Amino acid sequence: MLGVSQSTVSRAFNPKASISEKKRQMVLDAANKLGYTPNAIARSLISNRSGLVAIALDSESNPMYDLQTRKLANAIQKRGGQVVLCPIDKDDLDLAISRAIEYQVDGLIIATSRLTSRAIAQCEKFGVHLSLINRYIEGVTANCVGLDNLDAGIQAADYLAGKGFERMIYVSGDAGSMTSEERWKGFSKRLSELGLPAADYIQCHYNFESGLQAANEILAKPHQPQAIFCANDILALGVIDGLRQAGKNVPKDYAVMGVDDIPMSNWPGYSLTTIQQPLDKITQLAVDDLLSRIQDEKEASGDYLMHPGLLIERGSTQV
Amino acid sequence: MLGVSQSTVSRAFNPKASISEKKRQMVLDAANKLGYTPNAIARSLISNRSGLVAIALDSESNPMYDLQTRKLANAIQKRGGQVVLCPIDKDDLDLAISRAIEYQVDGLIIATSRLTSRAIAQCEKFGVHLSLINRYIEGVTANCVGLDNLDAGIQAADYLAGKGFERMIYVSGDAGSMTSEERWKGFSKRLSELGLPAADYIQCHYNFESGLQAANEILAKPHQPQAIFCANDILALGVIDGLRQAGKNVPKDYAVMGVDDIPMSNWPGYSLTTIQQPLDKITQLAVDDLLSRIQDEKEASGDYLMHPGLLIERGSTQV
DNA sequence: TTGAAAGCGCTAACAA
DNA sequence: TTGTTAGCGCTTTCAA
Repeated sequence: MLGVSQSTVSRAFNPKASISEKKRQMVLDAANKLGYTPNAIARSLISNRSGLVAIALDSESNPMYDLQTRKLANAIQKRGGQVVLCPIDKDDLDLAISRAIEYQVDGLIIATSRLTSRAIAQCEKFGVHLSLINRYIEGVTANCVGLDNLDAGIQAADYLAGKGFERMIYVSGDAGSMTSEERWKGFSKRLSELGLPAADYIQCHYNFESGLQAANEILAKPHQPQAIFCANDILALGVIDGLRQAGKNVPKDYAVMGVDDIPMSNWPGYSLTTIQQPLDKITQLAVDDLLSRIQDEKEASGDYLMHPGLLIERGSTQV
Repeated sequence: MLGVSQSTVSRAFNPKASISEKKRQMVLDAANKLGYTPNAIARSLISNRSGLVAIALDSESNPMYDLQTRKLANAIQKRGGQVVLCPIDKDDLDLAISRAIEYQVDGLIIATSRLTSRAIAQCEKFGVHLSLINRYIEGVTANCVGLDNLDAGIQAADYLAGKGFERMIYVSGDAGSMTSEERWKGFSKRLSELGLPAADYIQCHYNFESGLQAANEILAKPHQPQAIFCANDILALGVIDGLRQAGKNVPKDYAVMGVDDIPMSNWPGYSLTTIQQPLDKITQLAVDDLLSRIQDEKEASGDYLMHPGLLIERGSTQV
């Protein structure tokens, strides 16, 4: 004790409290010497704001989500928040969310998981602000930000058509995935506008192994496509490896492209043409919006901010 | 209010409190109906234990660490803990740790980052239990668990020698990395025991691009190796792609193997022979040990538990 | 600008 | 088995 009250110490650590600069320095110096750190937990108890932001995480690993989670965590930390991980378990979808609520998280970012509507309702009830990335949930008060998926499909169609391909096939992501459906919608619509034959459609999943299987399905088709548009990159890489296992050559026999631009797409072994997600912009926007909503206790506006992707041409579509 | 005291409610939520089963059910039912959840933040204020476990995370993405983080998060959550992410920023190595300390994290798992010793000292001072994975830090009170790296090097040497290779080269990880040095030590020692010529050594980094470069270095060597042992998989995949870019064939021209067994190593395009880390066992052990130390307020014993890896033979070493 | 005092939601020691 | 009470470390009125 150096003769100041508890309140003075508190004020010294609060940048916008009214305190003399002299006292503040005195307290801060002493704190440094004694190794004192304010207790964020006690603070959130009184201020009714924890500073905690949860990120929902699928149990299955996926390069794109791992990248996204990292970027989100960095952005949140840089803005003064603290990240809590919510690993969504197959067996108990709600557990992680209710745990997070017990810890009074201020916000929840959902980029990946299929959560139950019960869990989402819980969040709304407890005033947890929601931020959705690349997905939309009916009847939920949340802001969304993501890739313009319809546009991505259109870009792919334009690009492949421009390359002179006519017979095309779309390899979808998980059934019911909005991202996959929008990409398909844009792709097929644009092809028909261009007067090209309708693309074939393969129902698939967002992972490498499904891509391998899709390759076999493609090889069994009576009408062989010239170009393959995959709902995302990891799937496209699987398709490429599947085709190569059967002795085919990409791009000579088939042009293949994806969406995302994960690091592996740029590996020379694949050199995958893809539509790059503006990941930095998306995560930045999502975090900015979420944290400012938390700060100002503002309701979500329900906006869906969409950003166009950038087509990156690589070897997988160039003979 | 249904006529019980605050303490009774508290006891209803504490499994080992003395309370009649009837009252507990009554409270739990009412809580369910009203949507009441105990406030974990308030609890940790009094109990002096937050239930929070931090995971230090490098800013650079890496399949192995992403996998590990996911597994750790799941294990921690399953054991009743809550995971906080500590993204270690290049510019401010200590920020994330001091933030975590403000949030009174009970433990910190370091699997990846080069933290400053100041940050580690802070942890010890504030009673944050430490758990190291695949690394050892001089003079730090922590328990470590990881792969037996020396043994991994020995296994690689035995395996490649058994395949009849004589001229070998080792592609290292980051300079100063203990994992890489131990693997090299085991590898080179075993080769000399087997009476084989000493392996060449290339100083490298733990990422794909460095692998690409290493391939060029190898190609420029006057004495061409027959087999290449890489400090980890991501590096090995880079080496393979680098060699193939130069028109070489793996495994015909060069046998390549790595350590880790990341998902990409099993992709048909690479089919990389590798020494698999017992990731499930390692994460399970680390979490069990850490959480039980937190629970019993036990000091770390300083143990380093090592687990042997399992050699997975794939195409990259079989002509 | 400062200090005193109340109280955030909970747990634990004590008494009944 | 229950209720009463004190207090965890902080912020925030309210007075001075």
